[in-house]
Amino acid sequence: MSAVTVQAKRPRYRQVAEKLKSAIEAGEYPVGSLLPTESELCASFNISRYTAREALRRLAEMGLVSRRQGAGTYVEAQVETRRYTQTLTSMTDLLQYAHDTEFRTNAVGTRKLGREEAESLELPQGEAWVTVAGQRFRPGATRPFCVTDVFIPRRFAAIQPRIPDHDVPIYQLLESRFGITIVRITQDLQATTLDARQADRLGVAPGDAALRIVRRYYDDSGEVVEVAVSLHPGDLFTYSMELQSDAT
Amino acid sequence: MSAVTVQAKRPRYRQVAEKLKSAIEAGEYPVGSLLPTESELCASFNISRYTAREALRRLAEMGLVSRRQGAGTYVEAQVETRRYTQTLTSMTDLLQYAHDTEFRTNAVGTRKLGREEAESLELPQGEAWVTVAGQRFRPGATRPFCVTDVFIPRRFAAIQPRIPDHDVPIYQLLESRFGITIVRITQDLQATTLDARQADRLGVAPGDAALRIVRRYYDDSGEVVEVAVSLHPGDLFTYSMELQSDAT
DNA sequence: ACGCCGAATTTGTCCGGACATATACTGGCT
DNA sequence: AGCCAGTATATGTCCGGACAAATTCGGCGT
Repeated sequence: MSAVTVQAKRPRYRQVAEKLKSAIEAGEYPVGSLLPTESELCASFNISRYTAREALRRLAEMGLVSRRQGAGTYVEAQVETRRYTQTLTSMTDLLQYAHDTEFRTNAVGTRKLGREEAESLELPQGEAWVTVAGQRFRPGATRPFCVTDVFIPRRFAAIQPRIPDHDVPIYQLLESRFGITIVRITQDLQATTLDARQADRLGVAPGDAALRIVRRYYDDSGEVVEVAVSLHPGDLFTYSMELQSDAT
Repeated sequence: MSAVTVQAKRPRYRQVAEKLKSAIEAGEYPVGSLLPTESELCASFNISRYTAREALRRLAEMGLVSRRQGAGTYVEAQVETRRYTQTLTSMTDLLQYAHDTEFRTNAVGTRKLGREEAESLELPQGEAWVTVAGQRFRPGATRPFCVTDVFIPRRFAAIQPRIPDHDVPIYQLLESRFGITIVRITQDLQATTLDARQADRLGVAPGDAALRIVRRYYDDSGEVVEVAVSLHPGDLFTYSMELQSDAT
């Protein structure tokens, strides 16, 4: 006789978690509603509070529920979204620059943005910004593989002296200098055709294709801390990323 | 008098976790070595096993240690790497296509790859691949914002009839039809100049800039399951991504 | 109608104990 | 020397209880 079900023996808290997950997926607990309390789960499943909590912890890790002390367990999603996460081990992973590239600062200053410039960056045009223009070289190369324009809010103007020949990304300078933490970064990648001025800075012919990357860095209050615009010649640069699905 | 340190009162298990974290960072427990056992921690910190386990759980979540039943707690890393993760809620986040775009299949077939083609995709050139060529349109648009070439290993040839007018990504077709799971995806983005044939398929002028995206999908055994090459006209397409730092 | 206060509720933290299961080690046998 | 079984050890699972802290909500007073 032994087991009625052939299922491999799983821990009790996993079984409970799976039952709850099924119930959520079946719509028994709609998104936004409250799951049974821990003591209710203890009673209905005949388990200890430890087991109930461990089951709920699993659901929370899956992103299906969130828990709030004093309030209860809220259903956050009906189905577990498979999440592919890009893990950036080193900061340079984001920028895709090797450590041994050389940055040459061409200009540092403060100025108000022109209308066209402000619009293309989706920034307020009235304000003054600290601006940095530079080129980045691979070791031994004669033409740059990247030209960059960086815009920093004026309240960080004190950073300017440390900009030339910085060897860490500027946003890290801001983090250490002003004690802020970048919690969110957005990147927009687009192919564009180079005009004469841009081509000259890159040392290529006008009309060539280039990859334009606009990066925006936000701190924990949601404020923009830095905007960086990079132009890469099409034949010299590839942006590679790797996404890993979260094993569950 | 009250508190000697002004620190906000943190749970005991957090304090223990921080002490252990500092010790790891200080090199007291090198990478690869074993952390004290739970009962040792209970004794030295004068805490219960629950508190010790909760502290170790935190360290494991940070990626600093891994735990193996019967063996112990291994140190995995000396410093916590700040991880910026890109979370893809919907699958279309990856492809950046709205749901209401229309895909037109131009050709489906099986053929061996030419040398040049194989090299640019870094695929073995001898083998035969199922190939799909198509265009993608935004609703109401007359010229496509994307042309795509897809390469699928021949063992999945049975998928071919379901390719035309598919409304989910091809890799999802493969997942459901063959019971595989995509666990890893790589993307390479590069700016390129369109030749005559490509420009014709996109309905733009030759020499225009375009964003070329090569996506590779891998299953859990590490095998390539699909390779997709997309070309987007520079003025019609922006690849946007958002990275969030893991709150700790 | 509005705000404040306290009670009830719910999750968070912490303890002690117990047994299960995976792993490592030791010693004896071949 | 090499294999195998037994034993010690470590983490995993599970229980019961207790108090703390956050939230909710009703009732009270103004």
